[in-house]
Amino acid sequence: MIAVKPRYQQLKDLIIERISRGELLPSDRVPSENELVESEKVSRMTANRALRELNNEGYVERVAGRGTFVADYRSRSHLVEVHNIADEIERRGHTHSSQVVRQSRQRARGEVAKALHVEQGTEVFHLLLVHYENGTPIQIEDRHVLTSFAPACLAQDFEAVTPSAYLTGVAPLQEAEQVVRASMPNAAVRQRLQIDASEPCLVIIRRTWSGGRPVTFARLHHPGSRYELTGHYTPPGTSRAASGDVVRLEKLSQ
Amino acid sequence: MIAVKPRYQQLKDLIIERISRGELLPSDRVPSENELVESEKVSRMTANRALRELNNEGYVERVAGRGTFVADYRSRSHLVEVHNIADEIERRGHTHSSQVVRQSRQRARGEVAKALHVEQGTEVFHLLLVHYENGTPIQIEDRHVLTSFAPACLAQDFEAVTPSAYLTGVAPLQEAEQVVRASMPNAAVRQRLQIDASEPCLVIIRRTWSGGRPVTFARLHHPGSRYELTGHYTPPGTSRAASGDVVRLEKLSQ
DNA sequence: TGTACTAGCCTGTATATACAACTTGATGAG
DNA sequence: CTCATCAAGTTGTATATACAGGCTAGTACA
Repeated sequence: MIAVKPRYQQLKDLIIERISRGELLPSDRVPSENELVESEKVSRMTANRALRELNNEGYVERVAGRGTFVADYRSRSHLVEVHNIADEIERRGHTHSSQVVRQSRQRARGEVAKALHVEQGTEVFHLLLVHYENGTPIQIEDRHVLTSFAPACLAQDFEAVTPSAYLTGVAPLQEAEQVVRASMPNAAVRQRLQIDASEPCLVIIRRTWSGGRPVTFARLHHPGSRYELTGHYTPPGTSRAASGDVVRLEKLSQ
Repeated sequence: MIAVKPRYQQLKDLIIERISRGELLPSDRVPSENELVESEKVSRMTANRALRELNNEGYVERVAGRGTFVADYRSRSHLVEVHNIADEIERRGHTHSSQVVRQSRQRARGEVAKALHVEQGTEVFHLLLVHYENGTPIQIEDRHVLTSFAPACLAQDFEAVTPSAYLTGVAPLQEAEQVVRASMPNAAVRQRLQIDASEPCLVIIRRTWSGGRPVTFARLHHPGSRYELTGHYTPPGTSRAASGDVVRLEKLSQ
């Protein structure tokens, strides 16, 4: 890997760098092609390629006649598949509410320390909240956040703004890893989700990276009867737009 | 949408068209940039852009010095997230086996007819098989396939080649929709998966499109204690390769 | 004051050209 | 026969140039 990177890639890296260090914020104007030609001593075509690819990858938005602008974290969020439960619920036309059960500092132990790449005993934030859809519990969010990533975490009102929305606002989340499981909940979880002992949970365990290191680790418990994960995959490059074609699946008999 | 498409997009469409009608098969050679310059009367740079973008989108693979080749469906499969359970198991270094429970024609009713966009009572193939990892049941595959899509479906030995592998070989699967649920299985499922009455299942319901219409509809049941879905999301353009960094998550106490 | 227009910037596309690096097959020397 | 070399084709990158079309601000005109 001694090989020198191509010029257009250097330009892309330069701009991604500025975005992730917060120097360029969403909707900020990115240097235009001609400005890059001047400042970086490249031809307009290579500046064009750099910006065009950043556009395809969701980092920036381009408007002919106006310029190139840093994309909203929100519009990029599908890349990292960070679902904000409040958005999901509102998209269904329902009302979201949440209740903070715990919001404290805590020493990271075992699995949490390992997941966040910190020493055992390091202080991290611990959030525990329950999300409701039309008043019915739909998710328990058990989240640990790196103290250095979001120092203002304790002062935040997470019943007004979900942790997910708050964290994507602090800095762009660049990478995510998730595991989905079906398992039987313990009594505490059952009580908070108001489900009986025969109902399983859909559990999502998610780690999210920012600036090259894991910054948050979340366990999300959902009642199996009231929540499902859906996904629709279209290969890029096909302007299919068959979304209207999607059939709403019924409850399964099985 | 009266606007004429740009030239490079026309080239891309042309090649995608040839691939999806089976005229160009995986590992076949795609016309080189210079050949496109001749046959399509474009400059090399626009031919280059078309092929480069098809490469980024996973349709073709390019090798400097050799040429451009149609990508394997397999290497494109991550796009549609069509997981082949046999591949998954072998990647873990375990041995996969499967047992065909049913392989028949059937009249599509209710949910199946609706999911496949066919009239009630239309004949479709029905496959029911159990997949084993090192001899332990790990998945029940309950799949319906459009008769017209894979006419040779009944003659196939699905204990040798999984339905998923067979179907991606028949034609490229271009779009997929999936729903993931946690639910308690009925007695028949429990017996086939060799689990007791207290264990939930991770259920995946998946529809896959080819040539613009749904061609197969599958219900996949997994024992909650022996199967989990994992995903890792990296925004494109970042050559991060932090995969080695991934921590193996332990069993959850909760 | 208000409106129409235009200059200037921006992106989007297309072409011609050039050179580097890689692969393959043919050619020729030993 | 074997090995080295080379030529031709391929992708990858970079530049200079050109024109079309969108957007905006400022200017000129009524």
